[in-house]
Amino acid sequence: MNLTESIKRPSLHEELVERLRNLIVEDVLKPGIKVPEKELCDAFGVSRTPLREALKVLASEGLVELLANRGARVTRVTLEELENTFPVIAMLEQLAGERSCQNLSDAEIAGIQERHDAMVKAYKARDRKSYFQANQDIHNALIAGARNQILETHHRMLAARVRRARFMVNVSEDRWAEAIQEHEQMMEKLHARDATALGELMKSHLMNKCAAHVKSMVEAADDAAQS
Amino acid sequence: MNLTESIKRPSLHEELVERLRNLIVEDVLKPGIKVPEKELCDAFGVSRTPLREALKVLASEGLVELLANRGARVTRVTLEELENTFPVIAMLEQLAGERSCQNLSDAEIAGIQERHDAMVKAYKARDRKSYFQANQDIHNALIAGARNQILETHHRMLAARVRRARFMVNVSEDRWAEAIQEHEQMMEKLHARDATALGELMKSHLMNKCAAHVKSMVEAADDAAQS
DNA sequence: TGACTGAATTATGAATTCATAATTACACAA
DNA sequence: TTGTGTAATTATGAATTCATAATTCAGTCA
Repeated sequence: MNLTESIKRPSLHEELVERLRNLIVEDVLKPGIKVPEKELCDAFGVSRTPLREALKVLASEGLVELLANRGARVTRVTLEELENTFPVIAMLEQLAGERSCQNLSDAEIAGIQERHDAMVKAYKARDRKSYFQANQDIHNALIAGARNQILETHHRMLAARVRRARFMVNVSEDRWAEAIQEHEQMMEKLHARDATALGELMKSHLMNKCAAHVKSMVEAADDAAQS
Repeated sequence: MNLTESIKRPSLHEELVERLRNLIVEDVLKPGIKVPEKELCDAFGVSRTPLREALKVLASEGLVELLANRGARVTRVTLEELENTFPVIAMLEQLAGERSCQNLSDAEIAGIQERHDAMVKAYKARDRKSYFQANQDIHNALIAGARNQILETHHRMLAARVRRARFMVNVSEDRWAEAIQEHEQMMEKLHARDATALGELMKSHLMNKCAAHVKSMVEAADDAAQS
């Protein structure tokens, strides 16, 4: 038991980074909008100092951009950003897949299988919200299985940027079915503890997801141009 | 040409992040030492506000750790950190190698060859400083060749953490020769524009470097325990 | 002498203040 | 009406101030 943990009271700025990050990732703070410090201060009931510290950290993560003397704005999720971010995440997940095969206990794998079953169930019920949550749980568990704090931190930063894209895209029915297939294969290799195969699968799974997102965004842009 | 760039005057906290990061990476601010805000403020001639903002950012990059109500300290480079960081960098460099083969112009490749020749020359002269600089230039050029800002940013963050380790290790003569060999092969594949091969080579090059560092650190620890 | 207590000092977390850059509002001219 | 220039307002960057937690150090007592 870690005794220091129980006393730990996160500082204001840490708390703010956490909450602001969630607001951005959950699309409450919309991309492109200015983030007036005053409003946020009032909303959170803190002074500008810790809030600005938090904004600096979020800027270094790429969730907001700081314009000199003109405050912060939530960064837009651009096509270019998606095309750049997904391949990097794909490499990290490949590594995670390899290591997870070596590190995860049978019990942990059983837990992931459980989430996988829940995900398939949500897919059949077309319950996007539950599906998304289960999917995220699975990926996070496989990342955690690498037992690598650095990998985990950077994956979280990158995933946060990309996760926002789900509010912009309409993944096709076909791609959804395909993703389920890919996850089935991943579970197979995980049970077989085939590290190389799972790594490759996770990498290509992410690259396919990237292609689907890009396709969907391009189509959305075309539609917008047409109207 | 980007017109906004020319006007850009970095804010104090950006400047401070940059300078502090350099001080840490260059081992001027030694791992483990406390970093009293007052001293740094006096040294840089700024008030505590921008300095603390900079520390928050550096903490999110893992170069310093913030202890509640007890200030910041430069993080130690641990064996575990190296073993976690190198594989992640290796994955990023694999991706960079693949993409660089596709993206770099002949002129850019010629420029890298030039740095490579300089590196070999420095190796033969046993000029560690020049060798290190040329080596870093080559890796940075190959990362830049991926034309991926996300990849570049995360690579820079990870490389900063690991770069500090060079002050702790004494790489063996054998490993040094081996590293040169690996770089020769990399150049070969780069000229041939064999993306997959260069990616694999860069990945294994990094993993070998990791093994060498770990070996050296373990030996250093053993020596310390003996005396 | 050495360990403990508690006041004094110091350093940090956060709020406030100040200076300045950016934005807005508005008057006036074309 | 539209555009331009200037004053007023607002928001930000940075310094300063304030409150509190941590540390230091002196003094006491065993």
